[in-house]
Amino acid sequence: MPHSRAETLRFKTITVADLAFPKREGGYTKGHATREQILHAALVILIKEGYTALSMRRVAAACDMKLGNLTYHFRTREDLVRELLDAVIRAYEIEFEGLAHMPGVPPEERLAEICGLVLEDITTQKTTRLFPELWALANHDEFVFDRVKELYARARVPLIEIIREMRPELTQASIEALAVFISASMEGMTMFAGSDKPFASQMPVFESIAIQSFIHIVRSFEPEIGVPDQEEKAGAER
Amino acid sequence: MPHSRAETLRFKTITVADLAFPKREGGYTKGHATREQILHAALVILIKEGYTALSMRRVAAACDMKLGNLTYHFRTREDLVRELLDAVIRAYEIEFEGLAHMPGVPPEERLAEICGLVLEDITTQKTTRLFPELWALANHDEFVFDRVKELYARARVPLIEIIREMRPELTQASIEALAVFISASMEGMTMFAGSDKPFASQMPVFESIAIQSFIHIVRSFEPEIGVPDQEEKAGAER
DNA sequence: CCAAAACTTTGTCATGTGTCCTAATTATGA
DNA sequence: TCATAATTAGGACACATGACAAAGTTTTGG
Repeated sequence: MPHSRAETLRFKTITVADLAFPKREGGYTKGHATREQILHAALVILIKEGYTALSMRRVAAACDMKLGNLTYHFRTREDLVRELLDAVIRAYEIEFEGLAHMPGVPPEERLAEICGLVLEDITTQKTTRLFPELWALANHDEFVFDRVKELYARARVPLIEIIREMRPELTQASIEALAVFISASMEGMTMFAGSDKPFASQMPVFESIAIQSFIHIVRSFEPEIGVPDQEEKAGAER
Repeated sequence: MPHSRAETLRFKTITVADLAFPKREGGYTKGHATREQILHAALVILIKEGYTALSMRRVAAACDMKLGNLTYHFRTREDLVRELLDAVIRAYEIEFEGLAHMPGVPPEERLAEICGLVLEDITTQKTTRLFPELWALANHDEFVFDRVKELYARARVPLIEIIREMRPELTQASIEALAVFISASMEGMTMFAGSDKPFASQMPVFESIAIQSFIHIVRSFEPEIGVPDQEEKAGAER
């Protein structure tokens, strides 16, 4: 069960469940199992070989089943891809739900904890390989775009809570901007310190830098004075 | 000439040249022009429609030429993709060369300037759409992996110079780690404030946050005690 | 001007792809 | 149990793809 680990995450390693399957009505239990087998095989192919290799025949072969059977469970490739991405994104969302509340722990510590968990997850091969595919797909596929947007919105919830606790006087817009910046900073580590990336071994250093940096910017950030939504900055040289 | 813009970038908006074509021996001038036309059309397709749409026939059609002619200039699709990615990455590298030196300007200001330029470039559709494709491809293609690694190594050069000037007592490993973190933080903005992304309109706020945050972390960073700061150069292996 | 080299067209080939259809086989519940 | 629904297999279709070959056409340099 994907939830079971969430309660024990304090200062511990968690592993995001691979897939969160939506409830299904009807059909035999065997059919459900086959669907899960298909989606799992598809995820492995996506991670190990990339989106281009994710063909119906390739998935069917990985499941040791005939193509006709695969198309029975997923009539089109688009159906398969959508359900796969939805299931894998949902699994991440479920993890973030368990991240929200840590009562009694000071906000700085909770921020550090979240950073540690996110950055550690980024070092896994699954996350390192899956998210760039999602980002690329989101540029040309509205479904993926919306789904990824929703995922990150949920990922910001605990960050926003923490930031608001640290800086209750800030506007919601400023708090959100800080949360987006922190989230983006961590995501950016994927290409540099993710699995098999050039600086993978130094993720602990980056984690230390990130936590120091994030705590300070949250504590010290002051929104620009003057017109709230204009580009022009004080820098004279621009 | 792709070089011509590099000299005028001081405190100004720059536009990364689309492609930097390698020198070629032999052939007629028409052949060279055709090659450039092909690569440019391929880039547009990659950006507008994604890597999957980048087929030989699609490129040929966009160039108003027959498939056989395309395969004359690029015998295989892999040749075409490699040369395309190499040319587009080289164009970014050329821009970073011009970024290195700004004598007489304090390092904080130079850091702010670089952040401004990088983040502005990220808001362009070309960069927003191209880089996620590169990141995804790098996970399964060693050529792209190495080429992207090289690009970011060059992008770090001016950052490393600035950080060393601000913190000359830090080890090379610490300086590099800070540079990687800053670079990663900015790259991560692609998915949130890039072209057509949910927070695109707020890039100026993120820029302000980023500059404040980066300057502070460079000024205040202290390597972890107990873990001796490694003398070896960072990030060597795959 | 004119051969030779470079370029372009035209057509073909084998292969991989997504989708659909029909017939067998299996599992379920009344 | 056994009729029915769910699942699997097998085959076929139309189409897109990358690669190639063999002709034409254009450009260039001597």
